Amino acid sequence: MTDQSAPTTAAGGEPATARGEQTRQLILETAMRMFRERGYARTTMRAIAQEAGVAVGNAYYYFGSKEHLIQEFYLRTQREHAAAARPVLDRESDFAARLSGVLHAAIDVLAPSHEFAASFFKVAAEPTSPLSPFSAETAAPREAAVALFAEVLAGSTAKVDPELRPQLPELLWLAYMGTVLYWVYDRSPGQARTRKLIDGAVPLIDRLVGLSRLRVLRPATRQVVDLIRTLRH
Amino acid sequence: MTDQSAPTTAAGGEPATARGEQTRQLILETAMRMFRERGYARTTMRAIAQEAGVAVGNAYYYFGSKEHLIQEFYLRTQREHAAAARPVLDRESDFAARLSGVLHAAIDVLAPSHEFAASFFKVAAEPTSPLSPFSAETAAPREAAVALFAEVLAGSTAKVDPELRPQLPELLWLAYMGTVLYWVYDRSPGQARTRKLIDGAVPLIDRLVGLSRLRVLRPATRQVVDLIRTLRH
DNA sequence: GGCAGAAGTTGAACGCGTTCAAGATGGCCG
DNA sequence: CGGCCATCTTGAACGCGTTCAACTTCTGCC
Repeated sequence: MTDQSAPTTAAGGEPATARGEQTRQLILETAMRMFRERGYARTTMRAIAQEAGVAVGNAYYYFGSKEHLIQEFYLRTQREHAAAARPVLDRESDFAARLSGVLHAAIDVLAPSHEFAASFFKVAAEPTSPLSPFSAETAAPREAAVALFAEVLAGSTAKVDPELRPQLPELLWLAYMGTVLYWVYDRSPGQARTRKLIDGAVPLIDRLVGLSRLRVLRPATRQVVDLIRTLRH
Repeated sequence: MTDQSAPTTAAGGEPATARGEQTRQLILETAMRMFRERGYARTTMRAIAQEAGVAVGNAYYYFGSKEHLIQEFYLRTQREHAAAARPVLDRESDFAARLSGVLHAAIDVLAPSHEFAASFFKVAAEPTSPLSPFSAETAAPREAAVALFAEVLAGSTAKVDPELRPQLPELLWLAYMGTVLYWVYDRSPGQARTRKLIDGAVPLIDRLVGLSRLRVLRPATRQVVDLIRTLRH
């Protein structure tokens, strides 16, 4: 009874006609605007539908759930982030400057959605949710983000332990996730604390990465690399 | 209109009579059992009330929301964890052994609730939620947990950089939070990966803590300490 | 043009967490 | 004993996310 390879029309899939695409976009824009204005929890599906001038069920034709509307936010943010990071990556060659630029760019992009992102985060945090940053469904944006950090490293003049180097992009992505986590919880005005976290953590990461080749630290470096390998299967 | 210092009777507060206490316990036991049996999402408040033989509203008299029932789970787990860690703390004096023992004890205690803990985690993750591990309402169990890691350090023979030492318990607690985070997402049978994470990370932490006094690492150590101080205000 | 079927659309209905006005209980004091 | 009041209990009702059978619109084909 379960549709295993069903050629289902939509609900997560893309619309097949121009009309569908238009409706989908309309609902999406309306939802995003309302999320930003009133927050996620206080924006009801009924309100979104009414504002967009469609029936409630129609929204569910294009988006499997209210949470799936957030998925779209996730994708957009990722694209915006990559774009915002571009100038820095084209200009700088110093590892710390590149990393700092990319992290600050992320917060720049996220800034207008801080309040809304909090509720969004709750949803993403559930491991069983398809929106989890570690889930299969979010693989595309996640890999794009990891690629961004691979570029941070590749375009830099940093000298890195050769064993650590291939693992570093994912570690940097993890640090990025940590930064976002901190940002979500950051209640300071303008999320100034997060800026301080970045400014403090980047030189530290920079130094540790540089030290990773040191004789005394090689065992520790190797330990880190082995641990990552073990956990990845 | 808002009750700012209201001497409200309950809904988060303690019952005032023996009868109340009894009802509260009954609801709590029923809820915990059902959460473990069916999971959080599929256990409805109506079902809890019916099983406990009370009205729905009665449950809300003692617990502000379905989420508040989880708060209780949080408290119990913390108590169990402290108890489970006791033997190790009384026996071992080696830092790595103590840390490993305390972390494994935590997973031991959490193990039976893995599925349920996932949904619980979703709730705890929301920054605005009173159940967030960083919120004021959870200060008591959090401080108890930090105290546990202070004891891990205090009772050990580890030599630590004197500047780092006072910050270390909270850092260890953070590592513990990270471990729990990993555990929540861990889908491997019996959460074996989390065990590997602990077994891999503990020697690493042990080594880094030991190295923190080294000449070459002092600047990095100081950087870490400064960063923590900055972020704490 | 007509028609089959895919694509898109509708809104009433379901079960959920939560609220609250109303009622029941029980201990304390005159 | 009688009445008062804090405490406790009730369950109908509300708004929410979500579902789905029925309906309409559009496209390709003869």
